Amino acid sequence: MKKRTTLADIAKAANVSMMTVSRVINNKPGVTNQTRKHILDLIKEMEYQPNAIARSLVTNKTKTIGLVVPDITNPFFAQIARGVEDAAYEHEYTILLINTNEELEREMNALDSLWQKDIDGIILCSSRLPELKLSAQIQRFPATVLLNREVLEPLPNLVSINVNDQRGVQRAIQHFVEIGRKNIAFLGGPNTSFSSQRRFVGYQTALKTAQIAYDENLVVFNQPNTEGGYKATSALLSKKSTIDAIFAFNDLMAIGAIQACQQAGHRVPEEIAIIGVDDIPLSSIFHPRLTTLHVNLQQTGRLATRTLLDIIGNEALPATYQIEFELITRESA
Amino acid sequence: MKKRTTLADIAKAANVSMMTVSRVINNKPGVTNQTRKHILDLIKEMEYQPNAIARSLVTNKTKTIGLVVPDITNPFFAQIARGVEDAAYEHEYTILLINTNEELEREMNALDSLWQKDIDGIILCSSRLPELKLSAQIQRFPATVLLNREVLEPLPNLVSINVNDQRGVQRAIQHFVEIGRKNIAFLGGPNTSFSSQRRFVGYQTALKTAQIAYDENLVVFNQPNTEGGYKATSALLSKKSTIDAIFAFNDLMAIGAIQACQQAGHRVPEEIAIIGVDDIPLSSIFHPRLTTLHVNLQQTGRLATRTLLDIIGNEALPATYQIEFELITRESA
DNA sequence: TTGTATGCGTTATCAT
DNA sequence: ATGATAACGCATACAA
Repeated sequence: MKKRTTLADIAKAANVSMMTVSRVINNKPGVTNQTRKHILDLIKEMEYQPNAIARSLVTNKTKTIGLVVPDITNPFFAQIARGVEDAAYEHEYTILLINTNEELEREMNALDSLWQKDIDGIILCSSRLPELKLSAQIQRFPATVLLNREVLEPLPNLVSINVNDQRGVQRAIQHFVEIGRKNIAFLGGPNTSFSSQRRFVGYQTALKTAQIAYDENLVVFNQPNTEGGYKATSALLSKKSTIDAIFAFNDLMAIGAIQACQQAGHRVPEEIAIIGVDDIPLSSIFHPRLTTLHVNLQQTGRLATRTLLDIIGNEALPATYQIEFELITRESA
Repeated sequence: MKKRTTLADIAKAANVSMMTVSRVINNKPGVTNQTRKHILDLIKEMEYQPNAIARSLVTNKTKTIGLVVPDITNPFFAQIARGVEDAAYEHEYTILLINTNEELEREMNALDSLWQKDIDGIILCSSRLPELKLSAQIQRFPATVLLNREVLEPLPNLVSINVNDQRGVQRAIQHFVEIGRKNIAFLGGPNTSFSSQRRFVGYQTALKTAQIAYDENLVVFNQPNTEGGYKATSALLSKKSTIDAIFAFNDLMAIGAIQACQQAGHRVPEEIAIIGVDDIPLSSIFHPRLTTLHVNLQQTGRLATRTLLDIIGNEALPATYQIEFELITRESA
């Protein structure tokens, strides 16, 4: 590992001052084409690449944004991360990725370490921080985009992007109603999850709209995976045999629900229709193919970084965006 | 966004020099407990956190490592990334994540931008770079771990970690033989993939060991997804009706293969046994549950960063590690 | 135990 | 059009 070539090296080799080299590198005027070309040649020849650290120290910009997610292993966040990074790459920004594992302490540490690294902004996904701490953190950073989490008071330099859970669920329930279902169960996820809470509200609202009475016996919460879906549905089926539709918190739960139904001798969708959320790859492979609520996560990730860059460039208003679900109708409902 | 508190601010407030503050921050001796406590209090009070950029400029260490993957959306790399980040977090390192999308230019750009940011080391996954460029790149960085890719000449500051594809496949084929299968087909992935190549070699070797003649009509390559598996298997079945076992490049192809078999009227595993690779979540849900080659990816990711940190700390030898697959026997074989 | 001077590699500012 | 100097925030080396 040889020593880095520096601005000074180039300047010496070209018999000019560091400043003219700097001007060339940053495409700034004030240098003749002749010397510019000469310097450019030397830069190639000596394989010079600017030291971003030194540059950041003086410009106060790092061309780096922090991406904080609960778990990159979750396809939901992986998709978002991909979109975030793609857009960042196009603007020559780079991503610092941190998993919080849904632990408060780790999230705080993440934010601290990002702050120390002087990043230009953060994209914070599904933050579990209490309102006060969250808004305090946000105010430390030059720019932040909140994904899947809102904050009560509007803050400058903040925009939050949320998937419209309520409307999504309402669309699903409406679909159930349209195909003649009346006893619609709700399989909720972890109650620490804001999405789960919002979807529950959407469920209740949609029932009201459809003039169907709310029955708490039709609501169960469990883990957001196939096992949770299976257990929840089994429990449901044992106390309520009239169920003809199930809305599940996500596709994995929906698949667990299907398995539970089939095992209990109910055909899907003929006797019990089922709708999930996420449109994971599996949902178009599994049989019966899953009807599900879909949102283009990668595109959402792109939107997040574009928005963040807008904030950084002072071209954004404090706001909150709502992304709409699309109902993908396949076989299960 | 208020201005950052700096070392100088604390020094002034404490009526000491910046150095004693610096000593306190870095837990270095040479300061009385009294003044240390006083300074510590001020640091808390004024919410001082060191500026990592400035620190890096002088120490030449960034406490940051670069993680380059083809696509974080691929669960394979997501798992690895999680392990990498977890271990990094434990050592107070931070991860710069870059996707290459399997494009050479993007991989080169990734490496350049990481180099400019002066990171302490890189973990490079499934690099597509030609030998020469790759080894040139590696020599620029203080430390590098190669995942799923080898380089011919050993380099100082480099260790590569590979999953032992050959041995894994051999184990799978051996299993087929043990359950009495003789006409074993091979479903390969993209031929740009080193793993696919190595698995093909493993397949041929295993056949030789089992004294089964190699038949090129039993080998097909296709895309590494369900569709590819389906197409490849359909093609296979139409020209070879005696097939009684299929080894697939990955679980998705294996699932496509199962669907093709069933559609052609062959029962799995009774008539055709199938083994995949990766042990994706789906493989234990799909019916018949998939027999597959498994490796703990998250643990592998952890190993990668631990190894990288060893190299950085000059406590590692140039080497290549081989991680062994484990055959998870479920229903499909 | 504490402090001073210097430098890391770059850009900003003000000269020439 | 080009250059000299200071500054970014910190740590290293050496003094006191």
